[in-house]
Amino acid sequence: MLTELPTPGWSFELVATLGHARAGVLHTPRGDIETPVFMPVGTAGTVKAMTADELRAPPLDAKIILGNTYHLYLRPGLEVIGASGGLHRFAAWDRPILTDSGGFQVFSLGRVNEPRLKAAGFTPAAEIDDDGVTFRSHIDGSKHRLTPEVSLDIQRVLGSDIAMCFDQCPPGDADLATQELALARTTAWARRSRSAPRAVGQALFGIVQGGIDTARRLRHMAELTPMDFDGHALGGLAVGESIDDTYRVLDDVAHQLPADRPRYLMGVGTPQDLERGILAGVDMFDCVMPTRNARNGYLFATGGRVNIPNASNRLDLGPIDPTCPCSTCRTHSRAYLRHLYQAKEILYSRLATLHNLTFYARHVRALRERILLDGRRA
RNA sequence: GGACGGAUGCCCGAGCGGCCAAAGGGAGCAGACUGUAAAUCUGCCGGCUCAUGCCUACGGUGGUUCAAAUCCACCUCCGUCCA
Repeated sequence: MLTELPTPGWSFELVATLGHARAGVLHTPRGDIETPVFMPVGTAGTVKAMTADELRAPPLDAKIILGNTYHLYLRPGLEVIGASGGLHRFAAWDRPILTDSGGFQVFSLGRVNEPRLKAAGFTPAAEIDDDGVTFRSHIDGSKHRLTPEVSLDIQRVLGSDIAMCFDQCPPGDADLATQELALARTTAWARRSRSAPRAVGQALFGIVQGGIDTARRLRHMAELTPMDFDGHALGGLAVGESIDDTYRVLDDVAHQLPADRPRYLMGVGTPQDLERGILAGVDMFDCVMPTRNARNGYLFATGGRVNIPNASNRLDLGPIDPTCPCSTCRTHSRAYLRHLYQAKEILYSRLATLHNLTFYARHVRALRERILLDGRRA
C-alpha cells in the first residue's frame, strides 16, 4: 500500500505488518529509506567521528542522518552553510537529512534543577514565551531568538529533507500546568510551522507532546493530524519519566498515529526501546546513545553490553561482537580497543562509533526482517 | 673532603608540632549517558572491619614533646656547588 504524502516527491509505502509493527519504505527525492530505520545523530553537521563515506558504506549503510537547527544556526551559521549550497553539500552527504527544529534545546538548555549541571556552573539558557524561545548561546553567551518561523526558515536554508516543527518539550517531571501550557504552545507552533515557507521538496513532520498522560497525548494528536503533516513524531519521551511510563505511552499512542504516514519516535533510545517502539508501530528512531556511548566506552554487542575500559578486556583478543560484520569487529580485538580507549587515542572513537552504529543498524534491520517474514503483506 | 638542597601513599606533588590515612594532579578500578553545551560526568582508590573503630604508614635509627610527616642528632641514598 503506497500513500502519496503532502510534499511533492514523497510517498510512504507500507510493505508488511505484524501486530502494530510495520515494515515500509519511505520514498524521498534523495532516495528510499526502508523502515523501521535508525537515524544516526549528526547535530553539528557531523555524526561525530564518522566520515560521510563511512556512514554510507555497508554494512552500516546509513540511509538518513540528523542535523540540528539550533546548533548549526549558532555555528557555523547560515551564511557559511548558505554559501556552501546547503547542508548536504557542506557536509558532503547526499542522502536524506532530518533536521531537528531546536525544540529539544528548549528542554536541554533550559533545565534548572539537575545537580550535575548545577555543579558544572550551568545557568539556564532558554526562556520560553508564547511566541518562541530566547536562548543564550552556549558558545559565546550572545542572545538569540527562535520562533516557529525562524526555525523553519533556518531549516529551509539548511535544505534538510525532513524539517521538524518547532515544539516545546517539557521535562518528564513537569507539573500539569507546565504540560498543558507546553501542549497549547506546541499546537500553536505546529500551525505556524506548517504555514512557514519551506525548501522545494522539503517534508515537514508534526510532533505530538503530552507527557505520560495517554488522554492528553491523544488529544494533542487530534489537534495535529488535521494539519496534514508528512509524518508524525512522538516527542517528549525518555526525558526523565520512568521507563514503564515511556512504554505505556508508546503502546497506547504510537499505533493510533495516522497509519499511512511515517511515525517517528524522537530521541529514543536503547536497543530494547527500539524494539518496543517498533512493536508499538514506530517507523523511525534517532538517539545519541550509540555515538555518545561509543565515545564513552560503552559498546553494544549481541551478547550484551561491553564496557571496553574494564580490566576484563585487557587481554581479550576477541572482537567486541563475533557476530558483527563491521570493520572494527573484523579487524580489531577488545584488548586493542581498550588500549586505544585508555590511551585516549582518537582512533578509538572512530572504531567504537562505527561499531555501535552498525549494531543499531543491524538491530533494526533484523526486526524489519522479522516483520517481513512473519507479518502480513500490507 | 666540604657547603647547601632534597627523600611523602602506584607515580608526580602539597603539607612544615595537634583539626593528617595526609591537599591537588596523574594512573588504576567501577558506573552513568535516550530529538548531543558530553573524546563528558560521577564514585572508589593503605589494610581490616566497614560504625564517629582499630592497625600500618610520610628514607632508616634514636631523641625532644602530652602530641612528630612536620623539631633535634646520627646514618643511607639523590641532586647542585666548592675543593
